Amino acid sequence: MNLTPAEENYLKGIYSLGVSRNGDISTNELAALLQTKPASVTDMLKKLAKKGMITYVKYQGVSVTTAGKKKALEITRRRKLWEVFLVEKLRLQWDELTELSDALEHVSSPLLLQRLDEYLGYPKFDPFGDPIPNEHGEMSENPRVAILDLSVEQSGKIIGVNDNSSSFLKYLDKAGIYIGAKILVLDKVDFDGSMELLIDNKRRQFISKEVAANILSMVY
Amino acid sequence: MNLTPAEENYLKGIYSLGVSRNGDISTNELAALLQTKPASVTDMLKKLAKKGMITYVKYQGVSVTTAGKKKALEITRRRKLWEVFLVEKLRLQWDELTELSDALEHVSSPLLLQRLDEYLGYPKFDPFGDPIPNEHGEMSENPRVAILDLSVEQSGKIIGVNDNSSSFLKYLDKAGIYIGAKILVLDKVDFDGSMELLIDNKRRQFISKEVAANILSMVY
DNA sequence: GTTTATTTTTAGGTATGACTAAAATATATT
DNA sequence: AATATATTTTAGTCATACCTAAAAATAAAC
Ligand SMILES: [Mn+2]
Ligand SMILES: [Mn+2]
Ligand SMILES: [Mn+2]
Ligand SMILES: [Mn+2]
Repeated sequence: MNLTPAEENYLKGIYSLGVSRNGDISTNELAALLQTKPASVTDMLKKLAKKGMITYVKYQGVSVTTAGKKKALEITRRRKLWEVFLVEKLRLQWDELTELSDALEHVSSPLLLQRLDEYLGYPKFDPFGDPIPNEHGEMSENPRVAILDLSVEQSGKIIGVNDNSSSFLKYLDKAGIYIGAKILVLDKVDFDGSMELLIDNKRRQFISKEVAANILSMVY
Repeated sequence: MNLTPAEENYLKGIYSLGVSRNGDISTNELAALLQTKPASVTDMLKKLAKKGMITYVKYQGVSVTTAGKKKALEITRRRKLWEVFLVEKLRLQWDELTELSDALEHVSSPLLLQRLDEYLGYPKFDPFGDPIPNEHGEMSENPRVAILDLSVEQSGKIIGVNDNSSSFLKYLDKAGIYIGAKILVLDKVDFDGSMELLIDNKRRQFISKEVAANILSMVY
């Protein structure tokens, strides 16, 4: 069954709310996530149910079917592969991705996806460190770890932050730390938990324990 | 003024029909090109006229305004840059492009376009040998030439054909001649106009005068 | 210059995907 | 258990982008 871009957006939302939860998804939750009104959500739930993508009983919430989960993973795969392309090849930044991948995730051609995957070297994680489903919907474990937990001599790639405040992001910018940067732990100070990093094989940077706890990385 | 994807498709159609013609474009022509009905075209012409993209007088045909031309060239630029990406980077073939570029041409972000252009090495021609407008809408001259007109020792890239019959395309396939192939003219026979080519620096291939007249190339 | 044929427009309708306001249902509170 | 509150659905509307059928305008034939 083929879905419109709007239907894909809703299905993706239902799936993503569902993964970290036992029970069903509520209409209001979905409306908040998708920035629409509850009445619009109800309309769409009927369509998705008719297409066999979700299980929906009036007033009782919603969850994805097996077919819906498969489709949601496919959309997610498309999105994340484009995100890898945008970051790795076009050098776009974290905050420049959302709008573009919201559009590109709906460009669906099996051949294109297969070639893009090959071209990118079959990446297993998106630029945020989240796993990319393969053609069968299978994903690797997420090795995301705060750099505070890295040992001396370990290296990794910056994939995200726990703190999105502009003061923190501004500090990171000043310190030369950005999404995608390669880091190597040169030293850890027992006394205060501070660390010395080597960024992109050239810049040395000291960071406090507080900062290190708020930067996430993928270990190589 | 911002356009919807449908409006962009119509504008592109009006512009492309207009370039190789003095007079105005007719409703029926556009309907045929866009595979819609004349009544739908009329609806859209009103919208595009209101948005200042075209000059439209009832029953009198339509032409693009200065603003419309600028927008049409921008859409064309987006499309052709994506086409270069699909062919050069993802190795898609001629006939696999249309559907994808029809969708990708509407993904419009100045930053994305700028980065894509840079990433592709600021290409001046699309995979078919047609010029790509730059950010200002300016284009290079099209150096498309039948390989029959190449001299011995000249080399170029195959960019199209004059004959789309399946018998011809089948022959080309058998002869190892495809869109994007690099060719070098090894010999030309005065007697019958036949040629010997070197394809991709490895394969030697004889072709008749008739075949050579129907293959288009870009000279390096 | 009428008549005929073709082109183009209008009128009115459908499907999608939004919305507001009101009704229905479910959940909390006392 | 009754009432109040919050959630969800329905009813009805709107814009976009299509469509068919009929009317209007233009172009071609006689
Ligand atoms: Mn989307
Ligand atoms: Mn298009
Ligand atoms: Mn109408
Ligand atoms: Mn309704």
